[in-house]
Amino acid sequence: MASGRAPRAGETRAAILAAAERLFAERGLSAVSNRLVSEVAGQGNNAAVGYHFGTKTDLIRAVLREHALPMEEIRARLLRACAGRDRLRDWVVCLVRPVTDHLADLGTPSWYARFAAQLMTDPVLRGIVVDDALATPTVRAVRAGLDRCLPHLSPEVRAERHEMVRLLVVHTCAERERALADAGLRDPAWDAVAAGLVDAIVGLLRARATRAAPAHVPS
Amino acid sequence: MASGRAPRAGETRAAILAAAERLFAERGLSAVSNRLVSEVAGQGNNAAVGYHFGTKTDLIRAVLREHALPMEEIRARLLRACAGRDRLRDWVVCLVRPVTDHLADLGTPSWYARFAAQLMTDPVLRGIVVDDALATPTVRAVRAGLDRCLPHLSPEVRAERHEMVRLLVVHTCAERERALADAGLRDPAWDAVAAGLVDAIVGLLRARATRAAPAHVPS
DNA sequence: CACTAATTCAATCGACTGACTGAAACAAGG
DNA sequence: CCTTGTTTCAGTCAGTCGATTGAATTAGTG
Repeated sequence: MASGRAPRAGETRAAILAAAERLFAERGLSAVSNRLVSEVAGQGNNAAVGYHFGTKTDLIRAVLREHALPMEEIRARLLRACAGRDRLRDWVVCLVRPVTDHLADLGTPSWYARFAAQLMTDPVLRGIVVDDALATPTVRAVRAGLDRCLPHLSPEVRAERHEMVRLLVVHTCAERERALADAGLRDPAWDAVAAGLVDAIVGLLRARATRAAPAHVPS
Repeated sequence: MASGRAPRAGETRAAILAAAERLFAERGLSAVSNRLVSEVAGQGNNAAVGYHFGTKTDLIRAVLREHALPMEEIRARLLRACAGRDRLRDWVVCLVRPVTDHLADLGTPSWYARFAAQLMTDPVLRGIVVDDALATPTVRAVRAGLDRCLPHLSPEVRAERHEMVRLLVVHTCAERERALADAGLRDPAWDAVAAGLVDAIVGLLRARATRAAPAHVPS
């Protein structure tokens, strides 16, 4: 059962995942064929992706999962660090740093942020990410801690802002990653990105909600 | 020269644009073929898109342009309304309302927001939108007015926040539009979306920038 | 009515897609 | 050495893609 040879398969799997992630980020999810992924991964065979992962959706899911665990660990660590506290900024850090620190760990260049942004924007593939990555226990815990710091907001506004924060983190990192790749920079400076994001998000969440019905602009 | 028949071509063009916008929003930009667009537009011919618009990129550009002018007009009107003023909120309204009001004008259901979000996220197609829609004179004026209200921010942080705001407006509207379409709601309540966005963005922009180098979290 | 130009249509091109197949190469255990 | 199961490979399949072509249709103009 566990014979044959494990290491070779593992290397091939990893090569395919790396090639897929890069191609997806650079050319777009649906502009990349399984053939191309296999080829770039060094597998002369066009069926390598199919053998190791199955369908294209399965491959995308695998790339996503590859990053889910490291980010989850960072989030859990940060969560322990600010347990019992009630400083809004600490909770925001628990939302931002798992992404930025993980991107920093990946080295330069990275492709995951652009990959994730496309995934979340695609009308059909987005279902993958909401089932898998979103709504993990730790994410739920962070959101709960965040809510405790925002008693002045109604549940509707809170949900609205949570979504804004999610969009902000993912797409800001993706834009930054792309800008870095275009400029060919070696120093990603993800810490600075995280700092800017945390500042902005704290301001966004603290903002007072004027739910006054806005009148149409007179023409 | 101007003979043949204009009205028929105009109707067909409009039908193709409408079908394309809807299909792009619902299924993803690259998951929709020109054939399908022609078919859904009522043109039994698979070459209708090619004849009226050229390549697929040209079609996408045409859909984008279709909405650029109305939004530009709304933005110009709002710009006149807050000329000479220096209230941050007024300038933020100039960024948000062109989108939300235009979406409200489109009626329910609308597809433009989802279309635009995908367009801006795609690694190759995003070049279209930056050339066309972004950086129009009115957008530039709004950004300048906005900057005048944010003297406490460094140029780098200002640029960072501008980009965040852009991402926030587009993707929040797209998410809302999709949620509405999924729920089949009749009342889009774009005014409420605009109010929520303006509140959040004002808070985001007012946030103080702590550019302190964040230490790595101890493991 | 005949002419002209714009528009629609049907058919086709080479290229590529995802998915599948059976055989070859491979590395272990017996 | 030989068997066993895993992995890689080359080849193929029907289907779809963007794009092009030339003929049929349409509607104004002279």
